[in-house]
Amino acid sequence: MEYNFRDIEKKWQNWWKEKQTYKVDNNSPKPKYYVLDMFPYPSGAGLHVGHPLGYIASDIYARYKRLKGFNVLHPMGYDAFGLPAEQYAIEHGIHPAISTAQNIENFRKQLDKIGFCFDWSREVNTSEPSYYKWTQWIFLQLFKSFYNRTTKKAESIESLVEIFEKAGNENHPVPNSQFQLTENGEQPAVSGNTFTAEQWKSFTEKQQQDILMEYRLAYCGYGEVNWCEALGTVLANDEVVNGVSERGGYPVVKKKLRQWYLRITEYADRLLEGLRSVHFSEAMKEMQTNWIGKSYGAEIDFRISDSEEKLKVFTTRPDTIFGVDFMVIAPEHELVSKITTEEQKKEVEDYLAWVKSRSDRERMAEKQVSGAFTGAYAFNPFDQRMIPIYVSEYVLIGYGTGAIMAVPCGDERDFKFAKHFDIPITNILGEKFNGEEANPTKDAELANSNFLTGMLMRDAIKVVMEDIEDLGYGKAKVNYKMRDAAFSRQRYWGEPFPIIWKDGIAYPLDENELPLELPNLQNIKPGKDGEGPLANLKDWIEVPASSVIDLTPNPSPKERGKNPVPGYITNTVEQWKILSAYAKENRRNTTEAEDKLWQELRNRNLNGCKFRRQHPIAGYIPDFVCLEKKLIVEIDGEYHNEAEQKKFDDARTEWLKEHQYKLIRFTNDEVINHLPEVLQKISNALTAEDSTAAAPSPLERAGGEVALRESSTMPGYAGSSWYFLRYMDPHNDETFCDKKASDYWNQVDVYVGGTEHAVGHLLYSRMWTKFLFDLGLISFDEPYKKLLNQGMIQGSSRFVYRLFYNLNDESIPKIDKQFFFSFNHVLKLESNYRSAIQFLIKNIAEFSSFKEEDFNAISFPPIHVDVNIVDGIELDIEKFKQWRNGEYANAEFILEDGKYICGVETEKMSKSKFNTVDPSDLVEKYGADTFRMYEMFLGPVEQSKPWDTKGIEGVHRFLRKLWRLFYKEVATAPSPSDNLSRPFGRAGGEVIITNEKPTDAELKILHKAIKKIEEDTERFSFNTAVSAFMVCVNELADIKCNKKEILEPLAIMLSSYAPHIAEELYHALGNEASVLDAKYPTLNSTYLIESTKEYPISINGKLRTTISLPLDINQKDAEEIVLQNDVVKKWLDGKSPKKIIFVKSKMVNVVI
RNA sequence: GCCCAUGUGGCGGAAUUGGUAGACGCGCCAGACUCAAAAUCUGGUUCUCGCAAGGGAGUGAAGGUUCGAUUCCUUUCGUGGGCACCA
Repeated sequence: MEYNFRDIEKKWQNWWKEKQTYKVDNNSPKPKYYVLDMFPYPSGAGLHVGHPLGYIASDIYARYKRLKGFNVLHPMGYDAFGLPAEQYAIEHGIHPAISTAQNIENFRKQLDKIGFCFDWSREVNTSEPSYYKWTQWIFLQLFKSFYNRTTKKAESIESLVEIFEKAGNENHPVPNSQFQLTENGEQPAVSGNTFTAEQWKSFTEKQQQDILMEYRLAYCGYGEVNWCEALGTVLANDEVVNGVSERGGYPVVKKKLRQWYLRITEYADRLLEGLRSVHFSEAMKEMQTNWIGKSYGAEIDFRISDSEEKLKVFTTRPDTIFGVDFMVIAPEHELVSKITTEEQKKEVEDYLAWVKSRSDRERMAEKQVSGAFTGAYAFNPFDQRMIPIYVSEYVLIGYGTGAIMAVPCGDERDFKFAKHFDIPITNILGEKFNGEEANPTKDAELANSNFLTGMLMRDAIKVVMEDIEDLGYGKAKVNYKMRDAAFSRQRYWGEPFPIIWKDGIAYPLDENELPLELPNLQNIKPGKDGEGPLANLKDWIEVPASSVIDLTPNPSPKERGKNPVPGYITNTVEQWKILSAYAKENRRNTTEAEDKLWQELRNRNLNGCKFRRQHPIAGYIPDFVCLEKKLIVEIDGEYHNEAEQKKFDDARTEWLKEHQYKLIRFTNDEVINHLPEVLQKISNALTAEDSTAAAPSPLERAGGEVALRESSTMPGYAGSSWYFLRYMDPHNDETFCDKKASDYWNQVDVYVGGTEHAVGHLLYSRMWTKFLFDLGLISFDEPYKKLLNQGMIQGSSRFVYRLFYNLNDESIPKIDKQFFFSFNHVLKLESNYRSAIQFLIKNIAEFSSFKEEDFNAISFPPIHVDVNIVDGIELDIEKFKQWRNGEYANAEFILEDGKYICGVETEKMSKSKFNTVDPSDLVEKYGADTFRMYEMFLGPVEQSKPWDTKGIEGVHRFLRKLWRLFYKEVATAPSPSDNLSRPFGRAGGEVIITNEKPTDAELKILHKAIKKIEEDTERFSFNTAVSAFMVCVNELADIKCNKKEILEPLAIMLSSYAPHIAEELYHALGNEASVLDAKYPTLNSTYLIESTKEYPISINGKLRTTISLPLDINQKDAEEIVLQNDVVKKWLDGKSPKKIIFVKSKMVNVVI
């Protein structure tokens, strides 16, 4: 029987689906294992062969762990919010929701063909309200929290308010030292940003809120963005080229805009520490460490000439203080305008204008020194030396204080700057400085350094640091290069912020109003003044001011302890947790009446309205609530009769009325005995609510006082910062992830994805995890135990070369044909203009009438050609003529050896370069199993490599060879190059497996494979594991082994790599159950024990011969045998060896 | 400019801890089967000198450590990727 992969793969994929083989349960006696892929952004271009690389790797590992007896979670989903969908919408008028859904469908189809073991019942999609409800919820928790530096964890803003009320902010300074609380935007309200409890209480609400904003972990501030006036929008660095927009070439300037941020800097230390406990590659840890960039140094204040201002600099090398020859401040530094002298004004302004036109990228890659002298001087605090102050773009406003003290003899860039501006250089390094280049050493003895002279720099750091603090010149400081993460985008296709602005104060939405759904916006265009597109939606963006919830309810301390408090929103996580737990408890202990009514209300059964049962709202838990219609249904149980309960109920009714909630009550008896009437009443109430739509709008009701929703949306990384938790409990409507579920699945054991997320997604999700851990919502503070970075698969582009020429006499018509020259012709002709022309005249009939002098230009520009119509490097000429709707139908080819050879180049895989390969095509042609194994066989997963389809035949051959160990060969085996659908017969198929006892030799082959494949799989060396499979099958085929005892373990091992064929073969061996649930074969190393080894014998480290020696031989006996060897004797030539190195079970080296 | 990775046959790659460089696969060459092709099978395949036996060279380059280096160290060149010029 032939290996008919198409039928086999279809058959088992359906079988697995029917049996729900991949469904994973949160309850299992088995140990858990969590294998996670970085979920894809569903782009319109679909999958190319680079995408599945990591998925195949993780799939193999997940299946392997399952065979090893683990309960394996291996989910998949979509990171569906993002810019491309929005741009596509702008260009094609197709709503992002629609194009995203289409792309997802397409991705899913492609993924399904490869046979992954994803549990699709756990699929998440970040753009679905049921998902981003919890993204918004976590954002609100960040908003409602601050980082307590004393306890080193996030705590509620309320507890911060308590602290302020008791002791001001003495022990909790404002995290951002630049912040100044101002009175009416002018004078500082408090000096030094510290305030007492009394002062705190005296502040207005606005002032209090401004201060709290400076502490919140999600906060609003101002940040510079690339602003393009013509497009009316903010651009990413990528979209700015040479100071103008990539699209349209419009000018781009820096503009300050209100932005949301995550205070990730507060977590800097813990993010660093956490790296010690995780298994990331050293390179990855280094990248993250460098990004966080912790450094110890001093912040030093310099007096400035003719100014009250002080120039604050940060330096890690205070020991070089006497080598400071000039100061440099960033162009954006606020002091620039204040200290620049009249004479220097023009020069500085010109320089600033020039800098403003330059993109961040340009500033980064610039090697040229540039800058301007401000005319001002600073004074060295120790010896009062005058130091000129320059402004230059090489100093960045965002790092440190945005100003540096320049020490040219010790710093490369400072040195170049000094040379460029002819600033005299003070040598504080003595002989260690040669005047030619800077020397950044810490090991020189200081010279020319006043009281430090003669001291080792390393030691001087501490001494100066102490002096600086003692003398009040500055203070020791830990600085981080990392900055807070910008968390808002002025775009449409993202999560809306659950924030309402009123009087300049940001109010969080009531958590019960989540999700705040993204409104449907057909025409996506930027809002005015740099706002996002949502700002155009007046109906949505404007809300009645009265709907804003009270931020600082200031309940008395007595009240604060009690929960739930009527009329009071669940402002803290603790409260929410209590309520949630309580609600769950209620759901468990329902009354008969409640159950009966619930059966009628659930599932949008009544009027299509969604009811929730025991859903916490407004600090208590109603029996049923329909949030959209603001209708509450209560069934009175006996306990409601108590007086106190009555009082409580009244208070809550009051709150609900205020918030336009409607409440209907029924008795148990009504529900149980008169259900139809009850339902009718509820239905009436629901529709009555509808009729109020014609009544005054909420805005009008509010008397026209308006508050505004936040118009920005969250960035792409919001949804991806916590998705690994959602997979654990994807359908939970009560919480983002039940603690029980996260306790069971715990950390991701293996996380597979590309390095491009090294400092973005990975840092953010680590921070969110730490935050959720602080709140006690999960029990681990690092999300990923082990990270496996897959390399990028590059495209291998193919080129054809089309003749281009110009004639001196333009009136002569050109030949109306396109000539394509094979690669080696181009190589030869391109470099030699004359021989190229001669070639044309001599070899191409159409040019035979031309003369050499007629030409004035000739070239062979390369054109990307679809790699799929090139066989290796040979162009399929017929397919080429049909390509692109026959654009090259009349092409003429100048061949070499009868072939058209294409040019080759390795570049990024991209549709526009026609170098993408669709995995579905390969699956169709060779089968999923071949494709999976080939992707793995290509090389180490971690390594980037160009794609080349050529070798796939070899893997396919391997699977067929394996097949022939099970089935009798037939002559009519289909070939992969038959990519047609001719009917596959099953005639002549015959299983040839025997139950004979295997020989030791056969067992050795098997156990060698078990050892190697298990070790390789365990260390993610999939390419060598595939090769071990090949070796094993080659050896078994050589000795014609068809024994079940050998082949069955082999099939089980293979099932993680090539699941379809393995399942088929496993069943052919007589098994009924799925191979997925088989037990991984156990290594029995007694089959591998050898008694002798072929020792390599080297003379002076150079291999000369090998000798077979017993493995347990000692050095003395070995030496004797070796010296008797003819080859060794020959090299010794009668002399005795100087030394003999004997490494047991490795080698022997004779030194002469 | 800075950071990270990487460099081995015609090609993808292997060599896990300093111990036989080139496993496995592609490609290529020769042969078997075939009218022929495909498929399959067998043998060969780092370069170089040599009829052979057997030498020599060889992991980007140059040095170093070592009995022994693809592996460790220094310098250097090329390629790929990232970036917020990180004081």
